[in-house]
Amino acid sequence: MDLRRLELLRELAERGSITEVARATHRTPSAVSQQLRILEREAGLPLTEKAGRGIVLTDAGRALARSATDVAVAIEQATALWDEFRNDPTGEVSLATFPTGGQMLLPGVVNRLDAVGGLTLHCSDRDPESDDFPALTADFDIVLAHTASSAAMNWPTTDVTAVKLMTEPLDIALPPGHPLAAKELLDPEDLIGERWIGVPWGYPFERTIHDISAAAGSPMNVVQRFGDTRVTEAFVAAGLGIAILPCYTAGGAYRSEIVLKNLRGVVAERHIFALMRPDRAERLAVRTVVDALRAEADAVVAANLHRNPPRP
Amino acid sequence: MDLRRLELLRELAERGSITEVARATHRTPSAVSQQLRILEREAGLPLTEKAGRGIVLTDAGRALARSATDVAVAIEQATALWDEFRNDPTGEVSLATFPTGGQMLLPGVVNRLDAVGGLTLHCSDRDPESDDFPALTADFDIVLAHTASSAAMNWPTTDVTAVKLMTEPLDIALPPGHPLAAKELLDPEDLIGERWIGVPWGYPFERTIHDISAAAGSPMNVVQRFGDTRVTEAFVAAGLGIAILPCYTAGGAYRSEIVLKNLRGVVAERHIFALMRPDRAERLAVRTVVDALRAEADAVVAANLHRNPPRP
DNA sequence: CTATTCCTGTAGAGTCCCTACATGGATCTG
DNA sequence: CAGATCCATGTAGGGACTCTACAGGAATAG
Repeated sequence: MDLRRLELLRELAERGSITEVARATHRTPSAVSQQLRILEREAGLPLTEKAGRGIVLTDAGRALARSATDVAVAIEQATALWDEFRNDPTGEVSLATFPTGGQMLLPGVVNRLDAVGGLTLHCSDRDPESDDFPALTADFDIVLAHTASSAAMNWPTTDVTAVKLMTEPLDIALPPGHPLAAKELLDPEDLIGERWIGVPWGYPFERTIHDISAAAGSPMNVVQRFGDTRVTEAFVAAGLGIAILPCYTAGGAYRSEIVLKNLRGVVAERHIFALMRPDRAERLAVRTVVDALRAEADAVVAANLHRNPPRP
Repeated sequence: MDLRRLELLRELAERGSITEVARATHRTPSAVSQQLRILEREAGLPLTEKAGRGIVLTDAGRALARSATDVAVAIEQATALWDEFRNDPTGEVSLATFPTGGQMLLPGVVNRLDAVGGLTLHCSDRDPESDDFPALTADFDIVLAHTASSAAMNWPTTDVTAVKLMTEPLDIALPPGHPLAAKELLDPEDLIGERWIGVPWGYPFERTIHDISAAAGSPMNVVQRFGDTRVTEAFVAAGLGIAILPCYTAGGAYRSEIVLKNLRGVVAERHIFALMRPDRAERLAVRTVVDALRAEADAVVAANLHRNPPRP
C-alpha cells in the first residue's frame, strides 16, 4: 500500500473535491482520480460515492483517511528526529493569524527566530469573519486563532493539534472623559444604557457582551459593529461609544485617547491558540516556531502584569 | 523522504549486512547499496561506516532505523483498519516455534483457524540451541519462545512485541518404579543423589535445576544432557535417571512409562510467549493467529487443571 | 599469494505516475 | 428547454525512478 495515495485520500477528506485536491497538490484532477481509484481497488471496498456532480467519502474512506494522519505523524516524527541529529531546524514555515494576534505576537516571534537563524517564517493574516480557521491548517503549518470559550477549545481536536499560547483579558474601552473612567473596576450594572461599539455576528467578543448583559439583567445597546479593532478604537476615542477590547493589543494609535478598565463579575477573556495539523506539528522547524510563539506570549503577559494583575 | 528506503535501513539494522538485506528483500546488493546511499544523502549525515569488509550503522543510523519501526507500525495499523472494514483477516502468517511449544499448541491453533477460514498459517520449528529467537522475528511474523525467568521477559522489548501465552509448570519425571513415585509432592531434598537427565547449557530448564540444588543445599548430578525431550523421556522411561519436564507436554509415546510429580519449595515453571516485530503485530491476520494461540493456551491450561492445580 | 566475501559503480530495461486531451453526467441560467 | 459550466473519469504518451546484470576495489581467510 502506497503512502502517497493515502495522503491523497486525506487531502480529499479535508478539501472535499478531487479538483481541490489536485489544485492543492499541484496535479491534474485526472492524476488524483486515477490514484484514488487504485487505492480503492487495493482496499477492496468503495471509499467514495457520487454526490451531485462531486463525490463524498464513505465511512470506510473517512476512517482510512484518519489513519493516514497517524502514518503522517510517525513519518514527521522520524523526519524531526534526523533534523535533531543535524541540530538544524531549517526550513520554511507558513503561518496564518487573526489580525490582533499577529500584531501582538509576530514581530517579537520573528525577532526571536532571526536570532536563531536558518529558518524562514512566512506570515499572513486572515479575516476571522470569512475564514474557517481550523480548516486553514490544510494550507498553513500554523494557524493562530482565538476563542472566548474558556473550556477546552472547540476545535475539532482529533484532526487538529491545538497549543495554548495565552489568555488575554478583555477590558472595557472608554473615552478619557467618560464618567466611568473615574472608577477603578467596572461592574456589569455600570454599563447599562451605554452605547456599544460591538463586533460582527459570530465574533468571539459577541459572547462576552452577551454575558455582560445577562449579568446586568438588561440588554446592551449595540449601535455599531466592526471587525477591525482600529475602527472600534477610533469610535471610542471619538466618544461615540464604549467597547470591549483585548487589553494587550488595545490602544495602538489611540493609546492616549482611550482608557481601559477591568471588568468584574463576568469572565471576560479570550484564549489564543496555535492550531496545526498533527503531522505538521511534529516538524522540528514548526516546533521551533511554536516555542517562540509561547515564549513571546509569556513575555507579553509578563510585560502587562502591572497593568492587569491576574483576576480571581 | 521515502518509506521503502527507511525500511531498508531498518532491515540493515536487524541483519547487519547489505548482502543479508538484499537476500531477505529479494534484491541485489547493488540495489540496496544505491538506495542507502540516496537515503544518506537525503539525511545529510553519515548513516553507516565501514567496518572490515562490511559496514555498521552509526548512532544516527540506528536512531533513524528505530523511528522506521514507528512508521511501519502506523502503516500496519492503517492496513489492519481497512482489513477490519472488510472483516477479512486474509493472508499468510509465518510462525516459528520451539519444539515442545509447537507440539502442545499448534495442532489446536490450526484447527481453530481452519474453522475461521481464509487464513493460512505456515509453521516451522527451530532449534533453541542454535537460534536466537528474538532475532527470528525478522524472518517470521510470530515466534514462539519460552523462558524460565518469571519476571518481565528478557526479550529486547523496544524492538520486539511480546504477548504472554501461558505459564507451564515444570514437573519431575520419574520412572514408574522409582521410590519417590509414591510421594504426592517432592521436596528439593528428595532429589539429592539422583541421576539427572539435564538439558544443554543455556537452556531455560538449566536454571531450574540450579535452583533445586540451591534449595537442597547440594549440587545435582547431571549425567546426560539432551535438547530434545523425547530423548530425555526415553532415558527416564528406561530408568536411567530423572528429569525436569514441562508438564503439559511431557509424556508423549512414554506417557505410561513416566510418572510426573509436582515439586514444592522451588519456582519451577516456564513462560511461553509469542514474539513479533511491532509492525507485524498490528496486522489483522497476525492478531487473529495470536488470539487463537492464547485461546488454545488457555484451553491447554484448563484441560490440565485437574492434574496440576495452581501452586501457591 | 590466491580465493572469498562484501560493498559500490555503471548502463540499460521495466514499471509507475503524471500531463494533455477528450468524454459523460449533473447543475445552473437565460 | 438549450447552452454554459463544473466535476469526475477515461486514454495515450512521456519522464522519472528503481531494479538487474556485470565489473571493479578493498579487506580477510587459508
